[in-house]
Amino acid sequence: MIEQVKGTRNLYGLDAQKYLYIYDIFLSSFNSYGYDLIELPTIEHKELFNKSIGENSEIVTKQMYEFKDKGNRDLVLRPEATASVVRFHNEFFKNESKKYSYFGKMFRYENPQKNRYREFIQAGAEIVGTIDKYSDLQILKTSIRFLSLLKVNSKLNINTIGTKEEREGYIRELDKYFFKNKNELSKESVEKIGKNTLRILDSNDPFDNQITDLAPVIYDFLSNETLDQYETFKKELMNEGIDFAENPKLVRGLDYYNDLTFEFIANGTVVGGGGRYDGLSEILGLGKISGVGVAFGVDRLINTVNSTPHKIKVMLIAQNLSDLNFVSTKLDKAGISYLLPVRDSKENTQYKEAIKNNVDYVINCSENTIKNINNNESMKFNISNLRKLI
RNA sequence: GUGAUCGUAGCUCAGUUUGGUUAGAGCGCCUGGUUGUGGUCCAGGAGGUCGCGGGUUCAAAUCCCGUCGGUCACCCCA
Repeated sequence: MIEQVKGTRNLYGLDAQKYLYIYDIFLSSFNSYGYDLIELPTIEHKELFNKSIGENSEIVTKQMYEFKDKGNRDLVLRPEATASVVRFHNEFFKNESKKYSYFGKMFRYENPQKNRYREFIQAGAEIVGTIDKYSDLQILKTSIRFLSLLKVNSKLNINTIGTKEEREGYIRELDKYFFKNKNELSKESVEKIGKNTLRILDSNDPFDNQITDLAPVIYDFLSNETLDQYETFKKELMNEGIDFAENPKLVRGLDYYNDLTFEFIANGTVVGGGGRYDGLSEILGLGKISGVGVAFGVDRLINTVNSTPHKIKVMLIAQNLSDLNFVSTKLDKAGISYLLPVRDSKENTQYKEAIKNNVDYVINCSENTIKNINNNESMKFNISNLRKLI
């Protein structure tokens, strides 16, 4: 037997219905509000992510699907899409400010578990160009609308990680502090000192947390300007009636963020996150262009949302194919959807198939009747009778 | 990258501890009949490289090793 590739997913049945439901609501939340949908390539130059996500991040060092193509190019299956959006924007709209949305497969080579797959779907939105705090607010407001249309109960966590320079000063102090306390830290956290220091802060280890709780707080290393902007932003959120929690230890995994970072948490898992990335374009050598964005884990949303699958209410049955075709053509013209038996089986088998498929009405094309399967009432078949029923 | 656990029919599983006839059950599926208050009932039938590959043995679904895949957790992250 040929098994499926590790960490991949077959979305079928209710999961497939949820996928469509989420995709629909995503389009109407973002694309319909000026975040133009962009279908980006799945393969990119490795360099794009080495530079943007950060050479030291685990995504780059361990988790990318890398290969050389026949032209000897170093390519990867994209592990995320923000860098691609910025690449696109710089190539075609360098001097403009634009909003984008995307919905597609991403790839990270890591061991699968609940809500974590090697091939996974992200839905995201970005505002790129000359932007300000209002852009940040827009992204959050639109995200919240999206999640509430999906009826996902989520909690918004926010933080600011300041400018690159401010953060570097903070990291230096943090390194000193963690080095001093390294005997109390888990070995995973000790390995991150000096390399990925910020991520020690969101360790789940309870002993680590005793140390991180007393660690220097980022706010003490930020300039008044940064802090003022952050306070103003928080006031705006409150004015908008947006419920949020502040989490000074929320740092995010990607190197390119600055100032605002945020996450949406539902049922204990992060279903979406994002932040401001004013440095990303420069890191890529593309000039100074700002951006803010959000990405949602569609697989995680699929595992969270409740949606009722599209129900097909009518099934046609008949003792011969010409009866079946005659009626199905009529329904096609009327724009009414229906099920057909999978093959030309005997009538009772078809009737059982209708019951199994959970339809409400069976049209017996040979008898010209509509039967309500729930109460067994029959009536003459014609389009206007059918329309009254469905 | 690390650890735990699982893999037998389309599905859910029994059988593995203690190796031993042609590997079973329920549901589903197919055929015929019955049933028009059509979902019932009756009879028959198809369907299994026991995840895969090695090894031990007279003999392996069962023991050993490896590998692939599922689930969950760590790491990491959406």
